[in-house]
Amino acid sequence: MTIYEIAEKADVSASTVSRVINNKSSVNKKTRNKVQKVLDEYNFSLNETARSLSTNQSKMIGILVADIRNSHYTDIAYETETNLLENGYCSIIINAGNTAERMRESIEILSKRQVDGAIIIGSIFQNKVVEKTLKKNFNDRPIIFLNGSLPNKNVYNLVVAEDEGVKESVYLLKEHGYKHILFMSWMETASNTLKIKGYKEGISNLGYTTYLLNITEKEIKTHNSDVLINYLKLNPQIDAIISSDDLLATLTIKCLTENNINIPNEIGIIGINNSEYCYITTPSLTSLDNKQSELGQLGAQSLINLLNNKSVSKKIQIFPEIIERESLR
Amino acid sequence: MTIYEIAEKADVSASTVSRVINNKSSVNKKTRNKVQKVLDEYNFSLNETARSLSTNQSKMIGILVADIRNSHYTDIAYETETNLLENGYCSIIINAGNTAERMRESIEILSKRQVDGAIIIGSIFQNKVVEKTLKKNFNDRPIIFLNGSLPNKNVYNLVVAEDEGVKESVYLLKEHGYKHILFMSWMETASNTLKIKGYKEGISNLGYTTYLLNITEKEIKTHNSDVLINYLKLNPQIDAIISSDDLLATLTIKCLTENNINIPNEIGIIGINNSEYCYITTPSLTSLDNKQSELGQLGAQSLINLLNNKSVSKKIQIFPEIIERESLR
DNA sequence: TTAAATACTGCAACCGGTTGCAAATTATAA
DNA sequence: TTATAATTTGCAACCGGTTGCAGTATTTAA
Repeated sequence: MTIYEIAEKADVSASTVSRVINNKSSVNKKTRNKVQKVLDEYNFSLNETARSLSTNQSKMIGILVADIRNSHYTDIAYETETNLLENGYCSIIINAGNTAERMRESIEILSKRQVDGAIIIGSIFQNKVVEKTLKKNFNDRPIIFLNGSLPNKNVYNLVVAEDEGVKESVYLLKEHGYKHILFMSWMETASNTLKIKGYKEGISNLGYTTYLLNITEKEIKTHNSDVLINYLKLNPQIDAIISSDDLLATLTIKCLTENNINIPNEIGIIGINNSEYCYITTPSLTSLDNKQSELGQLGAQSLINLLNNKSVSKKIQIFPEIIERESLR
Repeated sequence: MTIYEIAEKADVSASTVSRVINNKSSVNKKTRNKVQKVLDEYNFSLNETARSLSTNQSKMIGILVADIRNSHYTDIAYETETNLLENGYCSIIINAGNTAERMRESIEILSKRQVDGAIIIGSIFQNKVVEKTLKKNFNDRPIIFLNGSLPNKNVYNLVVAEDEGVKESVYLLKEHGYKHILFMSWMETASNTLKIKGYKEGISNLGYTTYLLNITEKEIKTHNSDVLINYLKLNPQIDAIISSDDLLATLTIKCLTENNINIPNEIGIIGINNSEYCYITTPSLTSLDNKQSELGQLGAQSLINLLNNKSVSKKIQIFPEIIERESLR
């Protein structure tokens, strides 16, 4: 069923049908009713592809996610998707994988699909290939980069100041009487680098000693706890751990508990992300809330503003908040 | 940049350019090279919207997800999306929310976007509104329903026999010497009903007694453990628990541990989903692997077969597998 | 009652591709 | 060398909408 068929049944031109559908310009009330009746009768559903081609606006937004199986990203994607939908934009969520090749491909797909704009989620996209591909394929459409930053002229960077959050965590540990704070991580992402930066600044400001431990992805996947225990044996003065994410913190708690190290008395723990993991551990986990929902929402809102030619700052920063639970004494 | 501009630069007609791009019919080698050179030079990117309109094939698939924040669904969505992409189909993932209204709206969006087919994930979509809306908007395009079933003529139902899995779990508990098995759940979904069915059958086949406990969503969100402890006080003979999902099992372990009930000696526990939660508990969690990746993969493959006019069975069933860990004695 | 202004409506071009058909070119066979 | 077949290529219509412009109908003002 096309507007032409509707037009025929309603005995008007296709233009008029189009005007009725879009509530555009002046259509006589009688005509409008007549057309609307036919529209309703046939349960007309407009072909958005044709409209896109004609208006040169797809009303689709591409969302590039590093890994949709990772709730850290999907929490953000959920917020953006919901917000965009409320504003009449439909989302194409693409799982861009980890390889540069796959990222390039994903961006090209979005470009060919004529999306009106894009939201990129995850610091993993902060690289030359993405930068170049965007320049080639997306030079005129707005892009929001969540939790990362790219210098392209049409990319708007929206980041959570994770470094500040970690710094605050260090200060909080001091307030709770901890003195030897280990920062433990397992992913070498830009986000992690930022966290380490905040950690180092905080430690340095307090005149404390830095302790950094990096677990390999393999070790965490096999839940190998020797690395941590050995490290603690070598550095028995350590009395607090900041883990780069809640999953790692959860595994750390499991490891310490099994080795009869008391949390929070012997060692205090802070996770990052304030995820569901925080509730299921004993003791429950103090964690840095990264404000992911806010980030997603703000991202969607910024993109909509750009699409409506409102001005948006090229760089926006929001700040995490520490949610205290039982893992600190 | 359009094929017309390319055509002009290459001094051929747009038809020829189109033929080169699509590797279609006979194009002279010389001409092909000439066109390809211009294509490359200008880094031509084809407008898929125009192609969709013209070919009446969008090469897009709609994926309807009940909640993209829930890893149970995104694991499946990830598999389907990856598989579809490998076959040249791009996915529109829509988070369809919980309300019937939102589901209707989502289906209509997909229909208007002219997707070639759809994949529906989650038993929550197993309702009259969805059934009707699909009939109205999707009557001619194939739909794969994962973990649910709808009688529409173009809907292909692919389900995991969760009832069989739970039944097997009951049998396994018996083998491990457990006799009084509680089934605990907190969501009233069709999937849960199926699990309970399997539980009851298993229990009945063994001549055991059924113990069912339903926690409200509010209770689980607030991590209220009184309900379980009280239930166990009233039924002290209970020596095993099957939880409707791993999160609930994890919370159960936390609750029992805090109340000094030994797992697996006093009470054995089986979770469902074989998720990441299984590793982080002490003891680690025996869980029913729902074969979500297989489901997602099979779903994508079936849809592709349908789109290529190959025959696909209207109903396919796959079976879970129990992964044993430390939570059984 | 008539001229000018305003409200409606339709024509036709356009968005950027694809494709059947026919024309033009080249290759093959007689 | 010519008739015929096969290969290449372009024309023009089509996919299903939108929209500027012009023409017609209806008001409003004079």
